[in-house]
Amino acid sequence: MVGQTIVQADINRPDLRWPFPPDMAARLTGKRVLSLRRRSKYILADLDSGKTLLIHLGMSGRILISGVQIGTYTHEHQAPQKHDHVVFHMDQGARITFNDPRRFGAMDLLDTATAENHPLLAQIGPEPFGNSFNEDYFAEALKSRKSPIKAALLDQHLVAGLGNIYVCESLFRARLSPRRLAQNVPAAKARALVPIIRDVLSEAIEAGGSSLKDYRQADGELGYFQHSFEVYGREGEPCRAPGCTAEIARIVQSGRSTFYCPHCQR
DNA sequence: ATAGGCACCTGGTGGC
DNA sequence: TGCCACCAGGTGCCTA
Repeated sequence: MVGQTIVQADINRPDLRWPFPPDMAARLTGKRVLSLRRRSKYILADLDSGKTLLIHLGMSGRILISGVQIGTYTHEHQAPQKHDHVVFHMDQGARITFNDPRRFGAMDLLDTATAENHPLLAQIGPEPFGNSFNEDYFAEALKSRKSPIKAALLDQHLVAGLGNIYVCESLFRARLSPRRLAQNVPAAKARALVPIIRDVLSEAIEAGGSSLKDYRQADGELGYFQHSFEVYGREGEPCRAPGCTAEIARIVQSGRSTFYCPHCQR
């Protein structure tokens, strides 16, 4: 998208999680994409109009790119699919299709200059790969938290970008029980979580993400990190920690499934 | 300020 | 085959 101009924007319904901003199609048409960036799980496309297009994929959202050649492979345009809610037609023939069955995703237009102050972005914590997410910060942040460590890691105010899968996997690697209150996590363990979280995310990115159901990378390839799951989705299966004979358990915490080894994770 | 529960929505799966 | 319950990658909002 970068450097290309949106020549047509098809908005096929009035909303996703929230109504689209007024006249979104008209405000996107003819605008060039200056840069693509990301904050937490929000995709941000800066336009030459001084506006920034914000996109969130929610649980089931995906963006498919067609009409482009990547390496030797040409991604052909596909027939429209159910739940293709927004389609951008780019000036060099590419098509960007936003498809989202559950419609928990979102799109909005922000002023680029103050995008970080937008209510959806302003309260988000440090990026996990940023310098401000470090051992001292994290140990201090957990100290005052009375929620289970599972909920604390999912809380985007504390650290950005961790979802249910990567929280479960991080806690397993740290050998920490998801039920333990954050403030009762020993400082050494809190500090150890920082590089563990970075490792889990790095490895997942390297593997192209986690393909549950039919998640795909932007080039259509499946992600492979799900084969590296140690606990997520493995209820009743044997713990993979060396020497451990326990089974992975599933519990529900704040309405979400938590997978963990009750023997290894204390 | 913080924590927990609910809501939003569609689709897939498994049991009867 | 149909019906129903339950589950799913996220996060804003309300209540206590």
